[in-house]
Amino acid sequence: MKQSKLFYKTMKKAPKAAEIASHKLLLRSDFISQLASGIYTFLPLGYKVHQKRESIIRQEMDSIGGQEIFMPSFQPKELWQKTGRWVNMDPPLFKIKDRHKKEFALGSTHEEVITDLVKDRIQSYKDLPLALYQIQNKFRNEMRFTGGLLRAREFVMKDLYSFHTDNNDLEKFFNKVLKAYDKIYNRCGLKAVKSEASGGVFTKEKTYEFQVLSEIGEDRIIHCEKCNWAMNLENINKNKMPKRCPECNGKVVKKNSIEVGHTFKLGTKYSKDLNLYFKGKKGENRLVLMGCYGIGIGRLMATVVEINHDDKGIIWPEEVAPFQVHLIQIEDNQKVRKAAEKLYKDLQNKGVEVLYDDRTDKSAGEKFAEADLIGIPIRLVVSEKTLKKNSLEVKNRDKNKVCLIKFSHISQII
RNA sequence: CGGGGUAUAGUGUAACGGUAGCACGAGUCCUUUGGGAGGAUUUAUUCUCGGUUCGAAUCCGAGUACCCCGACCA
Repeated sequence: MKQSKLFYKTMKKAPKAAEIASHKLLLRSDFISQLASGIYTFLPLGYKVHQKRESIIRQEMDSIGGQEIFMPSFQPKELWQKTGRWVNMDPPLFKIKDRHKKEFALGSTHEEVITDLVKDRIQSYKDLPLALYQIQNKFRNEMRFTGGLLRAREFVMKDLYSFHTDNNDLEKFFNKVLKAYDKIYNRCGLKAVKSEASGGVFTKEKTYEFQVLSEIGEDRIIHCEKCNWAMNLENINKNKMPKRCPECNGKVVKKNSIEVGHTFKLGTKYSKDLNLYFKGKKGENRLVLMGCYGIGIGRLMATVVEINHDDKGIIWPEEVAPFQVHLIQIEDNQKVRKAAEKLYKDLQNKGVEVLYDDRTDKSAGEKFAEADLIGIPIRLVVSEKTLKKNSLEVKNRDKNKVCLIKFSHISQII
């Protein structure tokens, strides 16, 4: 992508409405744009990052046997009444009416819809286990929206649902999901801790949240620094606050954290309410056991920025950067332009994602400042200076060191 | 939903009740090109509606939007 053509406009100062670092930086670098409180557009840079994240999540979901589907956001009231959540989940359920005054929920989550969907298709134990997921917009009618992408009204979420014959099988798959989630967060450049939590309006069973430690987090957990055990503070009644880790007896500390994922063993709650049965080996009717597993992708993006930035801008982890390489051309003359263009094409031919700053009306300082703000992991500079040594300059966004390398050696670092 | 705050150009900000200004951005031209460079020039329905006043960005009232705290919250 040539930067002269890229649809974006950076800002030196963030709009005063933004308070936390991730919100400020994502606005300044023009990855996102706010339409209303809790509602955002993803611009080309932001959407590229979003798609990278989606792709990581798809890969990991597919690798544990998930099949992708796409369910509607409009969901009939009757379905929600069957599980009691038309009332229990308000807030954060959005409720709307069509012109015939028929009421709908705007999907906050999809247990109702998916249970209804699989009911006709899961008939015997031979149809199980089953895992379906989707990546889709969710709507939350919460009291308040804060922190930019951290808590939005409309946001994209990956939700996975699993169906099982028995608890054993559910447990087995549940653990697979936990491992897949670990991989997802690692690939996004985050250290997420698994934290025991309560299921809220979803289930009474113990659930696991994935929490990323951060000062600006709205959640409070106690965390063992030795073995990484953690538990959400809302789960603990005050008198029983543990002083030592129940797993390894290490010291525990209270921390703020951002919830970047949640996994639930739903058991038979929804299969019971919505009559999801299967025939066992002896022909008997049995309730399907379910699990559900969510990751908010917008929040994930904000969290990555929250954890990976400095005073100059974002520092994208490799796998979720909008581009792999930022190629910058300084000084507009034939020689420099030709060399940079050639390098740009060579890299593209090798399958490298390059943002090429080909602009001729911007000073070097402005280009560098913008590159730091956007935060692409590898920066390459071609200028008169480097060409004299038949070289180009390489710098990693997260390091201060710059080094010159010969054009012929470029493949060694990419 | 309770409490608090803010609203002036794309962004950030000034202006006692008396000419809407500055910086950055953006446009045009020139000069520049290794850390948001310099010069010239252009760039506004002061959130909306109503009130007070000779005169309102400024005071008053209502509304709206946004932000923060609380409650809420996969």
